[in-house]
Amino acid sequence: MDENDVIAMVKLNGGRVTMPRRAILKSLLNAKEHMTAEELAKLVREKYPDIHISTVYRNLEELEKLGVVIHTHFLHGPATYHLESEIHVHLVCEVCGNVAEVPLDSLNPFIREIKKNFSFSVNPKHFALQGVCSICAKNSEN
Amino acid sequence: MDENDVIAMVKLNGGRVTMPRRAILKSLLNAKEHMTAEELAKLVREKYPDIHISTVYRNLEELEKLGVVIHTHFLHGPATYHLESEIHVHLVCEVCGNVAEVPLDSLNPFIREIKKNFSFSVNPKHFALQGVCSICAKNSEN
DNA sequence: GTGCTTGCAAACGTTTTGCAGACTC
DNA sequence: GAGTCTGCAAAACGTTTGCAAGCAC
Repeated sequence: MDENDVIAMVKLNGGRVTMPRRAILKSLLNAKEHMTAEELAKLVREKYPDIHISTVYRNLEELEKLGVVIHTHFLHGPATYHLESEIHVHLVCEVCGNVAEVPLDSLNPFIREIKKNFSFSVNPKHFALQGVCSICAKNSEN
Repeated sequence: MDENDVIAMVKLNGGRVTMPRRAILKSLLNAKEHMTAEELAKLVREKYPDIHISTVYRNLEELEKLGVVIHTHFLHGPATYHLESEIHVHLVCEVCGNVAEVPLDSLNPFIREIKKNFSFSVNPKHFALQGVCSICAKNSEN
């Protein structure tokens, strides 16, 4: 999925191709890491200082509807956005805040187990799984 | 854990026993369900209309420090509070919003699996596990 | 009387919205 | 020219904070 694919989807959806939209999309596709709306806005503004945070939010919302990006909440604070194509589950440490990414597939046994026992299909896209990472677990042993 | 136990803990911690504190605690202990701060404030105000939402937040914060209550975030919207003694994991359906509670222990196999594979101790206290419940899964089969 | 607690108002950080003008098609 | 998109300002939302007065101990 590259820029032109997404632009095509936007058009198909009745959307216009504007400079802010292109700039936001470009930044999003280039910077692979998850980013908050504010961080993305900052990045976009390096080239186009007038692009407003509300425009960033509106474009992210549209891209989310189109299935291009997805947002995830870590512990507290702002949502982070990343490409849907790189979907994965986030393990966020509630002690140090570190975020690990694991492929959704690797959780399949867990997911199956919960489905079997509770008829519930876990799909932790929008919220990270919180817990304690190994480093912090070791540090707190004392 | 009843009202007097908690009051004793508060005192031990250097806290005072005030009317708002008692009222908030009573409402919290009586209404077993998880509640948002706003809902709790509303309940408390039925008897004591002047108790302010900020007092509710401050008391919830203190009770959380004492290990009496715990807060959990569902999909979006305000945090919900419930008694720590009834700790459980929340499975929240992202379609209908329904919240199921399952004992933490029942997730042990899942938790062990993640620990083994990622050296990460999942502890989904503060954020619900999101997914799709069986009813909504059935409805979307069409 | 010390110092914790309260109500109030105001601020906070993140996100959404109403609007008038500007733009794409 | 119809209808989408933008920047701006303001509002919304849930939550936190500073403060002066009030109360528990």
